[in-house]
Amino acid sequence: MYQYKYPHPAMTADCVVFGFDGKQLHVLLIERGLEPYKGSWALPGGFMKIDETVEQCALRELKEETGVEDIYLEQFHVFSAVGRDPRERVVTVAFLALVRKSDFRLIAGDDAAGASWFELGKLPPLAFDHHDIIDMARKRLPELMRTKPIGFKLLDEKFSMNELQRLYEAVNGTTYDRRNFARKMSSTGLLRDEGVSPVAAHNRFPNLYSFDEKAYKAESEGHFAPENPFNV
Amino acid sequence: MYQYKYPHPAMTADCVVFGFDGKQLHVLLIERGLEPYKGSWALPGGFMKIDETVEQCALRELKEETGVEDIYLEQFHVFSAVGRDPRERVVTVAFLALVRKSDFRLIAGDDAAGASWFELGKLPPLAFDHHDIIDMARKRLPELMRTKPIGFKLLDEKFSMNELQRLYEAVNGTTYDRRNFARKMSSTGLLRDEGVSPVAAHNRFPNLYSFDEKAYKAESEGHFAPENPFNV
DNA sequence: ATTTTGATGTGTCAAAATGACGCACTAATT
DNA sequence: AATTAGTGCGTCATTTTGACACATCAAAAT
Repeated sequence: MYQYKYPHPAMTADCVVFGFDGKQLHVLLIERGLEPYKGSWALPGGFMKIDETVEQCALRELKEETGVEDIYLEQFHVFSAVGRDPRERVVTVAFLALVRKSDFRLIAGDDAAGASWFELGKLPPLAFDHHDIIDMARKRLPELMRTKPIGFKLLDEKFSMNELQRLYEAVNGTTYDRRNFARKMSSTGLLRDEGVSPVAAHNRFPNLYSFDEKAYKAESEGHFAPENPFNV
Repeated sequence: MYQYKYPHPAMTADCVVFGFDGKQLHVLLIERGLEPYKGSWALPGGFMKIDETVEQCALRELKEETGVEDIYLEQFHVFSAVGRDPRERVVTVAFLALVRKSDFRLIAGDDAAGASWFELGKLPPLAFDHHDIIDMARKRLPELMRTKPIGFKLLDEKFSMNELQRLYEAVNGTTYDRRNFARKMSSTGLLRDEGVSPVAAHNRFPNLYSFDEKAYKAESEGHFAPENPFNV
């Protein structure tokens, strides 16, 4: 038993892990193996240990429950509504990640009866306020992808211009003109040309690209990019 | 005494409140009246009550310690390093706010021996990891001001184009061409023309503007603005 | 008293970025 | 046999951006 002079909340980390299949955004969920909400789907996550940071907690829980590891996680919001967990006062730090679905085969861990991908828009009923958490993560995505070149984390190492466009269209909920899209993407100077694909798409062998991390690092050292509408 | 089966962290909220004096960005700090770090300067903030959200906590503590209230607060990061508080394990949710300095006269509250503004870059030694917190808030500012029209919260209701430009220059750490700046700001359609100022600046009576909240709301209902470099 | 500094108003022009769009080809699907 | 989807290639008008000059005069500095 641990005693405190004042009541303390429990602290958890929850992860919204996004994947992409060329058409739709997906979210990684686990089936809860324990009460409360046993049998319901939920975000991977769990209680913070007293000697770890929330970041360490998020990575640990994600690995334990789904097998997914070595990924880029980013805090995006704290959910602290008073009644959000029926057991006790629980404050959660929500994280957001983008991964290549093909990089992982999912396992079911400790507290999770199973882990699997769900299409956004076809989510099952979720435990706690996890629907709200996913909603907010989804809203942050466009902004995040405008700011940092993290969209590439959702695609294979090498990708066609069409695949990249599909991703941006899915995230931003629009369509782009194919030629203008390619022109603008190329003009960033961050796409390394990987030559022609060995596998045909429809009729041609499309050119492939990869994200040029070095070029990005070199460039972002230098300057801040201006932007609209208050970028001046 | 409150007992738990597992150790729980204490939870706090800390506020980085920015002000602007026409030249420099300022931060609102309090002088701690209690141990630890008694006598040191620190961010306004404090322990979350068990029946309030972190947002409510941030607003309450800010009001108690400085008298500042009714302002826009936004979560920006959770700081959870294990040793960041000498008393016990404390996880803090950091908030960021922009206010008109002239709107408030500071009071010294409960746990605070005093509250006052400090120029960024001339900060005193701070308690805990509050320097890191301010650093991160400062880094978020440009991005935040590009995304939302919150810069206006730092200026008086009516402001000259020059004042607005100074603000953007201070936040982004650059200079802009006066005419191009005005052209672009005006083109947003979010500045209401408030006519000529009754007080002279140097030689002329500059035109004044105010932020047109209605125009902004009406516009942002409609569409997402595209941006660089991954805005496509 | 004189000089310097800073804020203001007013427009132009070349370069760059953007958005819209047409045509031809063919593998895979229907 | 017809349709669909992905690919390659490029143009053109419009919009946006960035750079820049001159005149004025109050306030501040010397």
